[in-house]
Amino acid sequence: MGTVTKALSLLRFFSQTRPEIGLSDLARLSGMNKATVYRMMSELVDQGFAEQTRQGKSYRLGPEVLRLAALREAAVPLLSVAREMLAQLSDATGETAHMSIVQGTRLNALAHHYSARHGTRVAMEDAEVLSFHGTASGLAILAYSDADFVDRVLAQPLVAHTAQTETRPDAIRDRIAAARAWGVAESVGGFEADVHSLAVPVFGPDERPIGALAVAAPVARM
Amino acid sequence: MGTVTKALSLLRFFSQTRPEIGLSDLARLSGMNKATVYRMMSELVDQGFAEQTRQGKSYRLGPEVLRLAALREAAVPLLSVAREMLAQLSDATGETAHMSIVQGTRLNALAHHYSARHGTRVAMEDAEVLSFHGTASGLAILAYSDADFVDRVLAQPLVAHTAQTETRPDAIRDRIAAARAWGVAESVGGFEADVHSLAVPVFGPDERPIGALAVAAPVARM
DNA sequence: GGTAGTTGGTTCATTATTTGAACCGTTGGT
DNA sequence: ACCAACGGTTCAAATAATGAACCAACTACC
Repeated sequence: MGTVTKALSLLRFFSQTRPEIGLSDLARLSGMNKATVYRMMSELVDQGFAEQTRQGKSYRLGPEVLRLAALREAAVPLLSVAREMLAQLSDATGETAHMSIVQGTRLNALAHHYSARHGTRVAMEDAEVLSFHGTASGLAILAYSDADFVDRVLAQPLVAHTAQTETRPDAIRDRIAAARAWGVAESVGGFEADVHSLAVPVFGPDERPIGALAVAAPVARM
Repeated sequence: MGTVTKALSLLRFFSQTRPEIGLSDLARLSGMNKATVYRMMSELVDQGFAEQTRQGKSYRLGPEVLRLAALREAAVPLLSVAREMLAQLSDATGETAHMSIVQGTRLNALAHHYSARHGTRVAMEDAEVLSFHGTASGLAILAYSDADFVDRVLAQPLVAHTAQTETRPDAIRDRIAAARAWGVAESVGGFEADVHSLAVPVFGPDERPIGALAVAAPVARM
C-alpha cells in the first residue's frame, strides 16, 4: 500500500459521529505508528485537507475539501441536479428521498430531502456509509452490476445492522434477482429498524450503475 | 517535500477552466516525472479523490471530495450559515456578494450570491483562487493579520491581474493601513477590470481573521 | 502534592518506498 | 506510411518513510 493511500485512508475515520480525532486515537484506529500518523496528518494539514482545533489538539477535516467539492460540482453537476429530483420525489411521495453513489466497493449517501407531510419521517445523514446488502439502494445497484462486482461485494464481511438484516449471501442473491425482475429494490428494516425503503439504480454514461435513488418510510406507512 | 504533499498538490491543477487534465499535461504542469504522476493519480483514483473519464483518458476530481465536504459541513457549518448572510447582503445592496477563506497563504472564494436588481452584475466562480494584494477581501484580511503573515504574503510574487493592480509592496502596505483605519477594505479594478469591491474580514474563534465577506459592483455603480 | 498514565510531538538508524530514463503499444494527425 | 504524442510500464538507483524510544506537558487520582 502506497504512502498516499495510507494518508488518505486516515481521512476515512472521520464521520458525523466522530468529527474530531486526536493523534493517539487516530494511530490506534488506523493501526499505524504514531509518528507516521503525525507526519501524514501534518502534511494533510499543510495542504488544507485537515485542520487542528486550537493548537495541539484534535484533528478534523479541513477547508480544502470544500473547495475541491465546489470544483467537482462545477465539472460534474451531480448533486445540484440530484437535489431537484429528490425534492420532487420527496414531495410526490410525502416521504424521505435520498441518493447514494458507489465508490469502489463502498456506498455513500450524498444527498437527501425530507417531506413536511408527516410528523414522523425517516432521518438521513449525508456522507453516511451504507451497506450494499442491507439497503434497498445497495440491492438496486447490485441488481444491475456485473457478476464480478457482486461477488466482490458479497465476499466482504456482511454486517447485521438490525435483527432483520439478511446476511446470508445466497439469500441476498435471491433479493438481488427479485430486484432485477421487478426493476425496484426493496428493503424492510435491513439497515435501520422500522424503515421500509424502495430504490432504483442510477446509470452512468457507460450504462453501468453508479448510484441509486431511494424513498424511505416508516414500516407502518409504506 | 513528502510524497503525500506532492500527490495532493496535483489536485491543485484542476480548476473551472481546466476541469480535466491528461497524464502528460499533469506531468508537465507539475514538473514531476510522468511515472510518478501516474502512480500518484492511480492512488488518488483508487481512493476516489480523482476519476478518469472513460478508460485511459483524462483525470478529473472524484466523488470522494463531495463526501468529505458534506462531512466537513456537518462538523463546521461554514458554508450553510455564510450563504444566508450572503443572500441578505446581496439583497440589501443589490450587488454580488461573496465569501472567501484563507488557507495557508492562499485565498479561496467559496460561496457567492447574485442580486436580481440590475441587469449587469459582477460574476463570480466558487473555488476560484484569489490574490491578497489584488482584492478587497485579501486586503481586509491582511489588515487584521499579524505582521509575520503580511510579510509572508507580500514576499510571494505579486501578480498584476489588471492594469490597475497595485504590485508595489509599500503601496500595498499603505492600503492595508487604510483598510485597518476604516474597518473596510476597498479595491478598484485590482483583480478584474471594472469591478469595485468592498470587504470586511471574518474572524475565527481565536480572533484571527479566517476569511472575508465582500460586495462587488461595476465601477460605475459603486 | 506526589505519581502513574495520558496526551501531542520529536529523534535517528534501519528499511522499504519512491523515483526517473527508457521503453512499450495505441492513437490521431498529415 | 509516417511521425509525434498519448497513457501506461519496467527496474536499478536514490530517496523518503518507518517505528521504537524518548520528551515535556497535562490530567486524574488517591
